[in-house]
Amino acid sequence: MVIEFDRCGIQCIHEDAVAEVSAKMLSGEEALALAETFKTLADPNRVKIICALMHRELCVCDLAAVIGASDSAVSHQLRMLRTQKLVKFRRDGKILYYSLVDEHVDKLFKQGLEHISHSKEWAARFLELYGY
Amino acid sequence: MVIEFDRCGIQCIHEDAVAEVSAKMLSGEEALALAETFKTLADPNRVKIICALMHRELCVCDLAAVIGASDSAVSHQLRMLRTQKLVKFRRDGKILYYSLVDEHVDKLFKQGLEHISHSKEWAARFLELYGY
DNA sequence: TACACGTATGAACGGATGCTCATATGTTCA
DNA sequence: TGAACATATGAGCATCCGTTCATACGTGTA
Repeated sequence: MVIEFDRCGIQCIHEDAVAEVSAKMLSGEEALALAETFKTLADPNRVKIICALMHRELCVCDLAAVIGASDSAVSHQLRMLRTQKLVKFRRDGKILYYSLVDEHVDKLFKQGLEHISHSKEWAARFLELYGY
Repeated sequence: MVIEFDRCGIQCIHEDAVAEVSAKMLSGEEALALAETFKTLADPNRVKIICALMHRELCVCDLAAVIGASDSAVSHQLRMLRTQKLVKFRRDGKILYYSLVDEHVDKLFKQGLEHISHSKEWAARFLELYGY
């Protein structure tokens, strides 16, 4: 029987740097949760939904009309946005009106635009338009 | 031959709302670009890489040691981060030192944490630790 | 109570994503 | 120049994602 040792051998060059940074690192679970948050905005249709809801609350089929997708597709995306607590809704009869949970979503969206504005001029224009 | 008409039939309830919001909406291409930016942070290992680089510049194998992934996996992820202009590098001999492009990446990361901090207390602690 | 309508949900399918493994590139040093 | 090393890259594969389609749910109205 062969005992495999030296298998933990993660090679690094600067042990001190690795130790220093490791001490302040996110745990796997924490990194996953943060990644989930960004993943929520990592789809063009969800980006459009957030963008639309930054202006005013909208019902599902209006959202579908605005972003050019099927009601069903929008409903699926809204579930994800709800799960990640980016949007909330109120019911009025059989219609559900969706809106952004709070201003942090707005900020997150704009911070993304801010990054893009370094390479795309339309992003800078948008930020002005949206009041940044 | 059948002419399909009424196929543009996007049903909406509030025409005025749809018209108003549509006028301020991101184009498909713009939404895609923004989604790409968020997608860059939508993976736990990339989140960890950014987190690590917020403290100091690191070479590939040190990054691999810190986040607990293979050199190859980290190199693949760094390519994506480079392409999206979140990280840059300098060469010192055969070693490449990676670092964040600017403070916007830092802000984007923290804005994500800010959102999570509503439901997870560790996120709030992290923000304090990182000076927010 | 039955139907219409707005929305939600599950299955299923095609495409995207992230890993590993093998290999290539570029730099240092003997 | 050639070996050693740090990193990059491409192929292949398993998993994940976002859509459509069919169907279910819940509310108002006849």
